[in-house]
Amino acid sequence: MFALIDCNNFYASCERIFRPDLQHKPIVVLSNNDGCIIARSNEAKALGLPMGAPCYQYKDLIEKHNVTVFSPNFALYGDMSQRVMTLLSEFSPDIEIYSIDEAFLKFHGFDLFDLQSYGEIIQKKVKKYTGIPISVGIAPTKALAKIANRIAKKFPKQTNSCYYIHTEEQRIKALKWTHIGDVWGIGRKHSKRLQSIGVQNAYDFTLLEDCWVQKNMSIIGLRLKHDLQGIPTLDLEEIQAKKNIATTRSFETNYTTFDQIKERVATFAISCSEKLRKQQSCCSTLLVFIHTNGHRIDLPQYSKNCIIHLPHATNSAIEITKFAIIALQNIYKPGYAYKKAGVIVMDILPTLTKQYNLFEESNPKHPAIMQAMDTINNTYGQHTLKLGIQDQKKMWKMKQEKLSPKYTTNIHDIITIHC
DNA sequence: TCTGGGGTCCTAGGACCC
DNA sequence: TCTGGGGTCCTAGGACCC
Repeated sequence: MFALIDCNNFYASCERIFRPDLQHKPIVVLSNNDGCIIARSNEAKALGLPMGAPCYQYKDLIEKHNVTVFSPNFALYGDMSQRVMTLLSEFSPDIEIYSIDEAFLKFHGFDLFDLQSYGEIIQKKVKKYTGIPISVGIAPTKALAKIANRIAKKFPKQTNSCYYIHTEEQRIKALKWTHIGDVWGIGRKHSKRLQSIGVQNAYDFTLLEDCWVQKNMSIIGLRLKHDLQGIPTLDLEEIQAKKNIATTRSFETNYTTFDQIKERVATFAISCSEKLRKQQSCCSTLLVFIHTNGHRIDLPQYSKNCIIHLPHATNSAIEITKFAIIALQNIYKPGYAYKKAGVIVMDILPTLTKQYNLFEESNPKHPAIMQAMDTINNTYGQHTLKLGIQDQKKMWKMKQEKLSPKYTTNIHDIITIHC
């Protein structure tokens, strides 16, 4: 049996833990630069605030219903996620952390357990220890556990936030209840296509011919079909080193000068190098892109990227930044109002198996410098030690008007209780 | 005025090798 | 009239996830 544990309205729930005055009140969390709505409490969903909608378009609705708005606080969400995952890992030795707010557990050898009550215990413990409400779905396969989880989330009272699919009748009923577009792995395109041939729900999908599914939805679709039929096809997956790493941001305002963008690109490159070192990898290729604001059709548009193959694999902030700036020089054109830039590092390989170049050697001092930088920044906080090319005066900032304190990761932000 | 930021996998077709 | 047989690698595009 597999369980899928999913935190309810995760970012919104994280914010509310430290604001008990907001219980049962509508709250939303925005994306970077306070752009779009990316998380909503149930009350906010009920008001009709859509996922992904630009916040300014719903200003009136937000004010009218006194919706509390938060800028994203990823330090808080990341830390809360770790706490939840640590608790979950106590319930099974086999865990796959699927995303910041979801994890699969595998129950192998749990034959004597009453998994319904076990799931309810998980739910209660996570709620009690972290304050985060979760839903638990348990079923013989991962795809079915996803569906069970939806049911638990939809009917928290009837299910005690835990739904367990263990009979054939339950499986079929659950599949018939699940609209085809809500199935894990079926996106917009496939959903539309399937509906056009009369597939309305997940059960209809499992009745299709294998060869049709494989031909039209590739092997991925076929695996999903089998998993939904109750044949375990998808197993827990190991945490793997990332194959691509990106740092990209929109700017708060339009940037026009090369130097403004150069500082941003350098900072993004350094961020990529930090992520590489964290997973003990090097990259051999990098991509830099810049573009203007695609929503402003009244302004001249420009969008370009540049890919550079590095002379040798590296994770040195100094080297990656150097090449990122060269890439930017290749694509920057004056006269445009730039809104976004990004750095993506690719062709990633483990530092230990790095292949050296016979003629072009990397600077032997860099690994030690990077290690020193990482140690200092991990101890005294991000951006304590920067490269000279980065913004020293903190001129650059993201729009974050509604940022909550870093309650759990910064000692100065620790919660105060008035007795 | 304002519109996010990450990731993964699969397939077909072209270019190339012997 | 007829024109072999077996591979690999790379890329772009399409689909999906949170």
